[in-house]
Amino acid sequence: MRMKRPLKRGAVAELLDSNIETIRYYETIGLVAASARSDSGHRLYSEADIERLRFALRLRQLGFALAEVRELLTMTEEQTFSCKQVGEIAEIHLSQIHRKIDDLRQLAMSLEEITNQCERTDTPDCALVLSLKTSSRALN
Amino acid sequence: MRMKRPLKRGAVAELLDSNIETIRYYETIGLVAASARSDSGHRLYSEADIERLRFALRLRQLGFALAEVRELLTMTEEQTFSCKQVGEIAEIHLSQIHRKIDDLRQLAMSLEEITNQCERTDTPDCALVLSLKTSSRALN
DNA sequence: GGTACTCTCTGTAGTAACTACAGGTTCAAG
DNA sequence: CTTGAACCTGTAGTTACTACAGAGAGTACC
Repeated sequence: MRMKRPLKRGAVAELLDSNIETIRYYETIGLVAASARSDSGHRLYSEADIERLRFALRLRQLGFALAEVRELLTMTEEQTFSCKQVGEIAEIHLSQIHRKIDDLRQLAMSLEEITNQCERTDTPDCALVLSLKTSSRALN
Repeated sequence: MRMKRPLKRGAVAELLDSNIETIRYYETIGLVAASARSDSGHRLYSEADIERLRFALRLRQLGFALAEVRELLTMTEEQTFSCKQVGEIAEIHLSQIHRKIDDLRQLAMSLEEITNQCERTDTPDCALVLSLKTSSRALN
């Protein structure tokens, strides 16, 4: 099993379909750093580095906050976690997503109701606008 | 119809159930300002000011960006809008909300699938973690 | 070897929409 | 008159990047 030679930042970004600046950002906040540099200072990412990055980016895709990503990275790398712990973090996150969905659905309903009052005329007497003003008044 | 006397920032915040700092923020970005100040410099909000604020806050509640709020405020106050224009802004926004809901649903599904693999043991051999690493690998 | 073009380096500033704090007036109640 | 709450200003912090400027590497081609 031979060693692949390390990639530079641009290649990693392309491989992981992420932004080149994001990768540097993760380094500055101490999340994932390149484990080596070339003589001239270019970052060199080993396969392990890339795995770490991939894991982090995947968690971000799943909507985890960077603080959670950091926690999960530490836990999985130090092996200081139980399955239960990780499961709980994931479930809390999942319930937050469900709540967000519910909120947005409420929002969509309100907005649909209001939007339906608009008859798309060319005049400035819009029932939609009126409704926004009165419905807001009703709220307070 | 008598004039109510103007409210100060704290009273307005309470009335509109918003944060006192948000109100000042809206002033600094030129969205809604108090139309008067007391001799000692305290902001005084007339009923018109409060209406404007209420409208803005309501739009924010509905998820409009501040740039859109600004636009809608100008349009409705200068009466330089057609019902059609406003309706279109609202509908674009609505479709964005629907897209966000869809995205979150996708996310929830992915995460549920992964979370279900976790058996909540006390050991660090978590199928969830493994799945996160492999599923991320599969993506690239 | 030279030249041109791309890549990478660093530091820093900008984004959205607030929120929080510090250090100093002013107001209102008792 | 005192005391505590509310208000003033300016500024920094939040999240998760993204963008830019100016300078130094790397590389492809002649």
